[in-house]
Amino acid sequence: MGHHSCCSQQKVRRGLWSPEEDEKLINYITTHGYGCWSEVPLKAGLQRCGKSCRLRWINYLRPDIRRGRITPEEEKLIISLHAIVGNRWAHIASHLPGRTDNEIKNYWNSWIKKKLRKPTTLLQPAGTLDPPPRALDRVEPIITLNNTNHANPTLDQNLKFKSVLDPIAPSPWPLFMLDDNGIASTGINQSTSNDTSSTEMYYSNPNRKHDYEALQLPPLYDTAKYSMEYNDMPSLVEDMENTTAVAGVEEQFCVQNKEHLEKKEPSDQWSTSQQYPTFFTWDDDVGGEVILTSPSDVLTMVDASFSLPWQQF
DNA sequence: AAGCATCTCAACCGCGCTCAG
DNA sequence: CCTGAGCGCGGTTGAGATGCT
Repeated sequence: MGHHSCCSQQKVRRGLWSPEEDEKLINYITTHGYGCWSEVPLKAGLQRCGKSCRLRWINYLRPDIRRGRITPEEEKLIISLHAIVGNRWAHIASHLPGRTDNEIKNYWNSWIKKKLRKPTTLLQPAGTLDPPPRALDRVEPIITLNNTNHANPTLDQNLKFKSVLDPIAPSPWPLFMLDDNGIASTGINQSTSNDTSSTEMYYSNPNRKHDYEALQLPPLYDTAKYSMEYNDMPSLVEDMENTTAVAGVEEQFCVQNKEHLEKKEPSDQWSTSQQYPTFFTWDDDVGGEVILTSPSDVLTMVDASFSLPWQQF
């Protein structure tokens, strides 16, 4: 028992919930609903704070909770979604009916620990049986693309960007550009402070900044750029549809964006899909050009990274 | 069997957002 | 505008379970 910072209740129980408490909470919620969590403890006769009641209900007592182990299909979806949105557990959970953000977070934290103990886990193009060796603890090669020739991007070893390889994403997982608006609005976007070119750098997943920092790897990758006009959209759509489909998410995204693209809608129409993977982004610096990083470009960069000398970053 | 290490998972903490006053 | 309450979220904790030697 003790005071609790978040509520006015004088006596507040903490720790594990007893069956009696569970019963009280279930009885109250099933008959009254939960309009205001701060009122629930008092009305349900519980010496808990409202937040504790909410957590217990959402994570354990609510009737549509899905019990049991995470299935391989669910795991696949979690991994895919995490590669896209990072540690946004609630968002990931919203794609897995009956699973809670807490459960997925716990699952991931166990999962990633295992993965990080196996440093040879690699990014691997779909269908590749023998991925090139790639340890997490070695220095990444520095690669980038010369973006002066958009139609035919070439590797430029003099520039300072590092590999696009994602140190955490499981294979086969291509790296994605994220919608410019979404990243910028969260303030996580990083552009190079001393970079005079129009190239911007992104976290392949901005929400996983901490993961990259923990691994002491740069969270950046370059954009392979070439511009497309609106009348090139059908080929862009085709390109997107030919990409590696991952757990249905990408397919969903493609369908969603195909409509926008076919209508030739401007970028603000696309920002609704900012949490989904995209191979293109909207670059204000070049006057609203569509910038495309195609899957083949990404793979080219990945391949090239292994043929380059290792350099200290 | 015992003791230690590691893992799992429910629960807590605190930050940040929203909204009403 | 400012402020504070309420809520949702992600990070973290720690007790109990499980695995290992």
